[in-house]
Amino acid sequence: MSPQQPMTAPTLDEVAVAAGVSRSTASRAINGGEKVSPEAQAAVDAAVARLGYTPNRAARSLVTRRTGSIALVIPEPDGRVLADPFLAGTLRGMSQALEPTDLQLVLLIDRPGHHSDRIVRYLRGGHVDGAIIASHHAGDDLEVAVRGLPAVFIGRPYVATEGILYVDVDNVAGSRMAAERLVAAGRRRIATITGPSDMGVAQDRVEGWRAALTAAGLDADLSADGDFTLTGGALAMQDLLARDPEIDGVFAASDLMAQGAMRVLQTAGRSVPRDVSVVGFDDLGIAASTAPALTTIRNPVEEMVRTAADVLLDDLEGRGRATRPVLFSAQLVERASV
Amino acid sequence: MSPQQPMTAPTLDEVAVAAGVSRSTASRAINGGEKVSPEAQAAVDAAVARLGYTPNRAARSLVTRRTGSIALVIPEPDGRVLADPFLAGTLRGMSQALEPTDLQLVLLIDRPGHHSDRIVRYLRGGHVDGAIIASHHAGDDLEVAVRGLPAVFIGRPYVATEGILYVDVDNVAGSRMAAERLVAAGRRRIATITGPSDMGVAQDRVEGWRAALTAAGLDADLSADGDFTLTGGALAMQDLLARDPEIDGVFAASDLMAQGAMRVLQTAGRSVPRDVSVVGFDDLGIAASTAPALTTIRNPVEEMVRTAADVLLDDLEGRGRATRPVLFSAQLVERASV
DNA sequence: TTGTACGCGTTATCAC
DNA sequence: GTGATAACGCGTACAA
Repeated sequence: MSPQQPMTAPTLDEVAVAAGVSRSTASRAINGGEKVSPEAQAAVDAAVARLGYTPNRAARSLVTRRTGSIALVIPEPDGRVLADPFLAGTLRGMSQALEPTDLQLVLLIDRPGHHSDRIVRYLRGGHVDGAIIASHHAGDDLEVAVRGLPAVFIGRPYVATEGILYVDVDNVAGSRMAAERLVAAGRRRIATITGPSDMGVAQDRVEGWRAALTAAGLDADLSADGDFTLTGGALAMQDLLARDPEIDGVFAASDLMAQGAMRVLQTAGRSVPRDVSVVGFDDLGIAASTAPALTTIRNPVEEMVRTAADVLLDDLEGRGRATRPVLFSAQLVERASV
Repeated sequence: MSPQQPMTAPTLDEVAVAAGVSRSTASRAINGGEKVSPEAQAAVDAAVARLGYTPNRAARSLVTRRTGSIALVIPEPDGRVLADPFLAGTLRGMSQALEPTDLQLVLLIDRPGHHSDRIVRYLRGGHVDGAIIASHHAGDDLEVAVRGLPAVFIGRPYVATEGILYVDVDNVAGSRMAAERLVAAGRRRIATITGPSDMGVAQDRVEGWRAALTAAGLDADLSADGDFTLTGGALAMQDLLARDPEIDGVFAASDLMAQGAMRVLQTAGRSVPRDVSVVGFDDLGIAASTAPALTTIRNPVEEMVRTAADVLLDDLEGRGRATRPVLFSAQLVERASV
């Protein structure tokens, strides 16, 4: 007879019996092994391996008063643009960061029109030990929702509430580099296509663009909202072109929008980069695959997410709580669109 | 004094006291309300609302012997192509399907080189009530892992084990339509770029292509593996072109690969669709945005995922278990690449 | 219809 | 270093 897999999962008691120790000792041996003799430890380890024991999360949670799971709040990707590199990178980073832990990842996807009520309730309902907020807009109540809950934002929150933790790329410096690159290329009429104005990240990227232009003595009046989507970028480019056909440089606050803008430019008979130079933001894959390939600012999403997770874990484990935001430096990636 | 939020979440006992009933009555009123008087029900409802009571999942799981969460197993997206529309669509569909439930979504992302050991262990460890497997390859042990666990595959499993449930698009019919469209366009030398040969979906798409060509009296010898990635598609196209420069039609088993193939064709001086017609598979966003826009076969990912979730939920709720695969019909989307 | 009592599997407290 | 024992919050027979 081959060893049958029992229908019911092995319990701590069974492990204890198999190891010839008490349940308490078995428990201690399994959790860190403090105050347990080498022999007992070995016996328990063997029993665990032989029985294929896995702690019952529910029972453990009940007594530790921790859920053993942390939330990842992400925005609903735009309905038309299913392929969202930022989302994919975020998931991947979180998954990696949590792998050594036995923490579960609870995905909270924000559906449009729901005012994120559901998410706020969930967060406040004590269902998770902590949260990572991957993107948030003004007025979505997320800062409030995480009050009293260990949380880290990815991307600067819209309002700079005291004590809110976040990791971000240095958007101001990055977009300044982008605009400076356009200036250095001899461009004089430089527009920007922005993200949603109710997002801190989008604000910062406008600011950097404006600073560079002002410093170069250029007008910083050509700005249009592109919503971080492909079609949004295209629409914004059309608008800009109508406002000033003499545009010779464009900084788009995301590569997706830059891609949409380039298409509109090319359709309008402008060659990139001969007539118009374009710089994007993100470098999450599509920048390398556009025609021409896009000069852009690298956004280290996965590193940011892993860092956010580490900060959160430190807080959870009581290893001390970070007190200030973490900023990753931006980096210009030269390609063919300037 | 405004009502202070107590540090500790309200318990069922407190609800019962507040409602003036016993804890069992409160419990019944909350879970479905069988055998409970209207007055008691109203009192409990009021108390729940006033106290902001949320059942403790851990305690509930402990006694119901259900974890209250289901797993979504997805493959690691290719390192270079972070933007995977299939992944995004899958997540979105699952999230929607689970929203009315109080089930949690546990994301199991397959990291390359791990032989999915971790995932198999997790699945067998009794941590979830059921599982949806979004993609799987031959030899990843996932069919074994879900033995005895309610599970639904998205996309036909590599080996057709008896009793394994799955939902899929009719890949054979779809790819046959794709190839027939190329034949109808007058193409005579028609190649295919396939997905990984260890995936059932990829096999089926080759089969449909072959069937259409054979029926038309054409050779079905030009096939190259593209791995479902952009660069994979490009490499495969180079290979095909080297094997036969006279190629005038290409069916790629995914839009991403079709995009890569089109680039290679254009670089090689072939105009699409004047010299070579191209048909893709998926229509998940990128097909509409390539140049020229891609004629393709629609892959109803979100519908499939929602269906898979519904099938799984039916099983979990004991509402009867589906006994056979669900096939969605394929649909040709005409654009400009043929 | 309502209430009482028990057990789910684990960790934590305390004597030993 | 070890082992009883008491919670943790909930669902549910079973008795009333």
